[in-house]
Amino acid sequence: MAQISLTFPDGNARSYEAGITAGDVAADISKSLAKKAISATVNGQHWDLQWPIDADSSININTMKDEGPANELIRHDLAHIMARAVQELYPGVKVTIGPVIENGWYYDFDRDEPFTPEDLGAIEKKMKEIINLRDEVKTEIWDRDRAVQHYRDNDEPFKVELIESIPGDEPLRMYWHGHWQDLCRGPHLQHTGQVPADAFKLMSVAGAYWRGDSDRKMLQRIYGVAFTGKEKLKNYLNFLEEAEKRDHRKLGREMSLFHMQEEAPGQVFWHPNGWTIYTALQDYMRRKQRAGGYNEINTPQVVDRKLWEASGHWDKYQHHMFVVEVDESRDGENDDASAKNKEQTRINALKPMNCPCHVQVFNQGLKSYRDLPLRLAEFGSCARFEPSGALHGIMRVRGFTQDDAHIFCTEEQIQEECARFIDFLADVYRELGFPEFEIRFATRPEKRVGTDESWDYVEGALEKAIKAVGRDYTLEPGDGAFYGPKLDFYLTDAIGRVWQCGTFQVDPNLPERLGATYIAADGEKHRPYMLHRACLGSFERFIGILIENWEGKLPFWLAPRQVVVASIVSEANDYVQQVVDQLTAAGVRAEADLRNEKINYKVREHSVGKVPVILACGMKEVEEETVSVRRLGEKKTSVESLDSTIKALSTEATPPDLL
RNA sequence: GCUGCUGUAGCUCAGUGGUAGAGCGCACCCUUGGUAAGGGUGAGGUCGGGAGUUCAAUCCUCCCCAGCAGCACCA
Repeated sequence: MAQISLTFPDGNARSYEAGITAGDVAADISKSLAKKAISATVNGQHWDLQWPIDADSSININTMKDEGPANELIRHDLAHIMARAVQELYPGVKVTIGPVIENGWYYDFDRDEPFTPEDLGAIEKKMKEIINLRDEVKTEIWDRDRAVQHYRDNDEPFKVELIESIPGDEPLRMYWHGHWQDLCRGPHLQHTGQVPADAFKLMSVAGAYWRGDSDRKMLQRIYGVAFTGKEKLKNYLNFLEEAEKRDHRKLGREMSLFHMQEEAPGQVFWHPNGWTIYTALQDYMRRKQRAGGYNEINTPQVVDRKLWEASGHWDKYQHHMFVVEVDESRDGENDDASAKNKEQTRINALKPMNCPCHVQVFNQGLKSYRDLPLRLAEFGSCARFEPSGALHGIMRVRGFTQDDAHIFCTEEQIQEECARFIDFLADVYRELGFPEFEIRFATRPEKRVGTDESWDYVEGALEKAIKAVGRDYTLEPGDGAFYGPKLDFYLTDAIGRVWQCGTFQVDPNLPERLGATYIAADGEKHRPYMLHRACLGSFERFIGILIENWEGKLPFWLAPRQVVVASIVSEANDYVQQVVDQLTAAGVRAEADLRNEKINYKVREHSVGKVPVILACGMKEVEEETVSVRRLGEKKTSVESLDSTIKALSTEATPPDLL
């Protein structure tokens, strides 16, 4: 006799001993027991109420209150409903796939004319109509031939290809939303009316390659977002607005941090304000690295192709390098381009990375095991010819500077160096305002060099290192570099977005290729390991993240403009200047605002400019040797003595590592 | 790189087949005002670049460049 245990939405559980056979469906149970049922979780799997259930199953009935399953179903059903709406509105459009993604779904269509924003409105309207029809959702299992024939008959070539790529004799499940049919694993809701009609929105249309392959046809992808209720949709749209407010490109312009122009795409023109952030951050990193046992170096920008060939980068990445051809016969004197001599043309590339140069530094002078671990750090300016479509503000650029370092060490030192680095990075992230970060551990990929024993050892060392510093990690099997495993570090910003910044990679390959050796205790030459590591990643990107995280309101020590001292009446101008001078002498970035404007105007302007502290001075302050202090975001002002204010601001201007 | 969209004053944007406008900002003048925009006057644009159609192009067509969204990429 079959046994079925059933858990209701209210948490009550009951055990059934019934004549359940494989073929009875959960829907029958759910209809009588919970009208609001949307799906079931059967033996841990998300289950359509129409699917048959085996005996001896444990079933949880889901309702709209179960966010996980509810979102999945709503989004997936909306994908089908949207595809149906599109095909009803625009006959002849071919369907492909439409998966659920974070916050919503998308569906890729093949249609010659592009979808316009007006089309999206029409589609959305049609979708609401379909929802209101409360059309039944049905499902059946078809065999492969029938399915292929069906899609051939209906001229849906993408579906045919999809089926042909499904391995073996896996049964093919078909779904109908009303008359409209799609191949789909499911599960789905029971009728279209179960989808909340007021909690979804079509967001955008964009190109996307069929099967994610840039050699294949470009399709049109329509994105939608959907939630279990109107409020949640609103929250999400608010989140998007919030993100837009923080856009570093917008704030960069408004705060005059930097600009970019078409003569130098993907490269940053830093303005005084932005460069102040940059240098403050770089000074900070320099001190941290010095304290962390790194030796700072600097290596050339323009390097002969031979080195890139030796490192292996030329072969793989030459199309992403800025190549510089120099006719050496000119010798700097003859500018006649026609004199260019092929024989004497030297091909160089702007360095896209620092590693090979660092090995050159290591290779100078015979190294002893006593020199190891040797930590070479460089604020390395790199140039990569990124595809035009990849560029994004200062987050993804063609010219950037890494906080790069390479640690040359023995196999036995890897674990210790790894642990040291994680501590180093945790310290830096915390001081920069990112206490939360996540470690992802990427292990050996299928295509790799090196023996299994060596991979075992190195992966083991990294794992032990993470545990030694008492941290968790998530495993990303197969995602390591071909030469070694790596750790990637992801920080979470103020609105919950996750950014990959730090990395730690173990590399036995490059020392091999570039002939790095040291003399070990046994008197023989040995190959060192090379550990690539970066903490911020690049200054450009990291500053972009800082700007967005703080919405431009950077911590005082990083703020490009820290204090504006504003006169209320012009008789106070001399005093204002004196205050500015004293603040400057105390290491605070202070400026005077002596303009013939009202204090209201000055306060507004500097608040909009995100200056953290405004000191206002009128005759009262002059007479009493005080300042009126106003902090960004606070309406209240307080009158403080000049001396104590200068002392306090001086402390506040001190970077966290120097406190 | 691919698909789509966009490019007009420093910024945000309006506009027209007959060579352009607003607000903010900027300059100057008046105003010395106590914590988020006081008033007036003025300057400022090869309408992204090139070619074509046209009597005439900022507007229409084509090519290029750059930006935006997504895809692909990210040593």
